[in-house]
Amino acid sequence: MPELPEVESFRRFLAQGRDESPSILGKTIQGGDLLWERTLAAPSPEEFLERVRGQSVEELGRRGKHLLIHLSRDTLVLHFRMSGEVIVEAQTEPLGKHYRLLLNFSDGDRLAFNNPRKFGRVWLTPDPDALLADLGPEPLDEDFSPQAFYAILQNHHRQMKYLLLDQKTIAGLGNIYTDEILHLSKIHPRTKSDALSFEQAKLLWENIRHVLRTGIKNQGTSIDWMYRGGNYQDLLKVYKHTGEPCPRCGTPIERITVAQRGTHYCPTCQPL
DNA sequence: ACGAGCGCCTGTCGGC
DNA sequence: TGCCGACAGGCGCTCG
Repeated sequence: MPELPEVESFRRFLAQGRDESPSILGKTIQGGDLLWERTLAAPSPEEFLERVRGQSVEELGRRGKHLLIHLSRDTLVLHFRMSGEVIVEAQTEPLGKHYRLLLNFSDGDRLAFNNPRKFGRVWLTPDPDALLADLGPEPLDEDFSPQAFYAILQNHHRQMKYLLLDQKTIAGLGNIYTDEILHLSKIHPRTKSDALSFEQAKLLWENIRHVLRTGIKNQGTSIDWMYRGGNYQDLLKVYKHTGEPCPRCGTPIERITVAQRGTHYCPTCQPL
């Protein structure tokens, strides 16, 4: 599930708290529970539990779809892949069915990594920049310019859907937002990247930022049971709207497969 | 360089 | 009601 807007929402929940859940800033980790071993990418479970103990939460960050929990000495890097969220609650609460990793704080609260499909991964590392070095530019950064984006498009001869989903090209976009961005930009998902003009690239650049910012404002997208709390699903124009009229021209939205992913687009607004 | 196929997992939904 | 296949927000790997 979580793409950039959902992960950014998680970051803000952890930093600011929400509803009954408090902020985790300043809390000290007393211990951890690894409930699904493969969740921990590095280091070993023994080293992880030993090293994480006694560290406190200093800052919360995000890079692409990765949630960064900066501790006293190390950084916890969380990636959810296809499902999940983080939950802050008292340690006396019953364990959720899909909890994979728990961090128990000294004040009695805990942070749970909830990840139904078990694809998610967690790293504990002193050097998160090295871990995330292969990621492409952060789309909402100030130094991500239309010129830089156009240069990326010109440097490849790839179908646009592939390129936008590739985290090495640009970080944070997933299947939902990519479909919405391409529809808004009137670009067919199979359009080759180097066929776009600078004007098209600039429009696409604007729409990437607009869609992501609107997603964040709405605390992300909640399509099914995996994550509740977002509202962007009400603003989707093509994703999961197969057969419904395009809000711009009325043509039924079509679903095809591109990059092994369900891809929704308007055959009239987004000609190849 | 590019893209197809597959594995990893749990769950929902629709058709029969 | 139950069974079965298709599908789901991601990504690393192999192979052509």
